[in-house]
Amino acid sequence: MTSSSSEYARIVDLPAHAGRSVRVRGWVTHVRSSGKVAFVVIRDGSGILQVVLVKSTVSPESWERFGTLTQETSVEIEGEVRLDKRAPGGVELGATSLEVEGPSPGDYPIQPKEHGIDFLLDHRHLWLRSERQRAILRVRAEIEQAIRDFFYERDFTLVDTPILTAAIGERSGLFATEYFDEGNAYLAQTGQLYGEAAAAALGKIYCFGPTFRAEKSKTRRHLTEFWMCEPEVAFNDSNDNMKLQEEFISFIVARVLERKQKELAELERDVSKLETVKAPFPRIDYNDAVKILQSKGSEVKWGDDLGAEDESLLVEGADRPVFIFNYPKEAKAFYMKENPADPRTVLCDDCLAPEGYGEIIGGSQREDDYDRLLERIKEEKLPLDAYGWYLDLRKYGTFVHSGFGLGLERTVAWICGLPHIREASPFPRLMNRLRP
RNA sequence: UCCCCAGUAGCUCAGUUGGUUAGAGCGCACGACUGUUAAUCGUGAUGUCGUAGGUUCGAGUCCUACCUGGGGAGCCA
Repeated sequence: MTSSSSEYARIVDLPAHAGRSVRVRGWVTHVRSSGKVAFVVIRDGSGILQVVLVKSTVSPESWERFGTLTQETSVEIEGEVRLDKRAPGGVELGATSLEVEGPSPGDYPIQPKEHGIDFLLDHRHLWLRSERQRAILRVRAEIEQAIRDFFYERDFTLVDTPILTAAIGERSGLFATEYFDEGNAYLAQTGQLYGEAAAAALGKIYCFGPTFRAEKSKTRRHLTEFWMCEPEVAFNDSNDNMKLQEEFISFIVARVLERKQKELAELERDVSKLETVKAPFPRIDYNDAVKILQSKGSEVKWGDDLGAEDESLLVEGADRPVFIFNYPKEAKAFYMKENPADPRTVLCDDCLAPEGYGEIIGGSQREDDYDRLLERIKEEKLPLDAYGWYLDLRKYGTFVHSGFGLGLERTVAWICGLPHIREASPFPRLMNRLRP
């Protein structure tokens, strides 16, 4: 430790300290030397700083320590803050002393060059330190904050739903674990059913937390663990639901554009593709979607669910997300409300992001008729005893209600323009990847 | 579960119709250089060619199986 009286400063704050002596702590990202002048680039989480060491103006010990610096050595450097056009960012530190906090052996795996994805995921704990990954994490955090602010401003109550559940929810794969004398517990695939219970208590609620799908999916859109935000609103019908969704997404995008320009630039995101994301979004009835697809040469028939390729065709050329609504009953979950105008379909919507990112929201009005819901549970051969409490919500003062689930990582991937969802999560869980 | 592709140095990759001693760049080590921007220049070290069989005088190269990974389908957010 140096015994100087200089104050510690974060790199981001350095312009305000111009002309003064400060101490900065961080990790070495880069070292360059030209004999008697050396450059050390360090990162402290707030920014990146070029430090200049001149042999004649630092102690021999400091100069010698410079020679030991390798990528990711953690250091404490004291020096004078200077505004200099030659420095990246316009500010640099003229070092007067350099101390090594924690050495790094010089075999740091992640170099300033291209790596394969497998290698990077194996080193995810270190990959996070690179500039691009830091930008993604900051945008993700901003999106999460925007989600909370959006609902807080609209007087929704945050309700945390359980992660350990009995078999309930959707049909796709479940992660099971033993649970005392109760048989198997399953990791939650959705908080929605609990959200419906809470909506009858609080009117407007949302849950936001991790959710789990044991599907053996190997695509750029799937994780086995992901975060989902699920609002549920009493007395909202399907149209109200879509209106809430388009306002929600527009709010999130506007917030990121307002506060995370630097990160979007680092990610080389074409922000003109985000600036057009404003409510209202186009709405395409499923019947029309099938006709459009057939006219574009798709083999799709009425009654089929829409595949990834179909979704891309429908969103082709759109400058904002697109709703496809009222799908055939067979293609959707048991809890969705039958469409009174066409009982072959249910009142629901998928919100498809542009630029090929696909479904970021699935939403629906919920079946509020006790008998019809019971019938649907039986049709799907779901364990009736697990759904008794869910039917109670229709037994005691049933109510029109609707809600949706927004996939956080898919939203992050779209807004950041990422080629694969795994970069949208700090430690992504895939079917063949549980570590780091 | 199905379809396609790939495994060669720490990393990214090249390696001809099968041919004798296995290649480059980056990184790393040592050296030179007083303003570098992924600095530059010189010198040097580094390999179970995914695994196991097979064909052949000879296999990184051809064949079979397996393993691992990537992309896609399905499922969905």
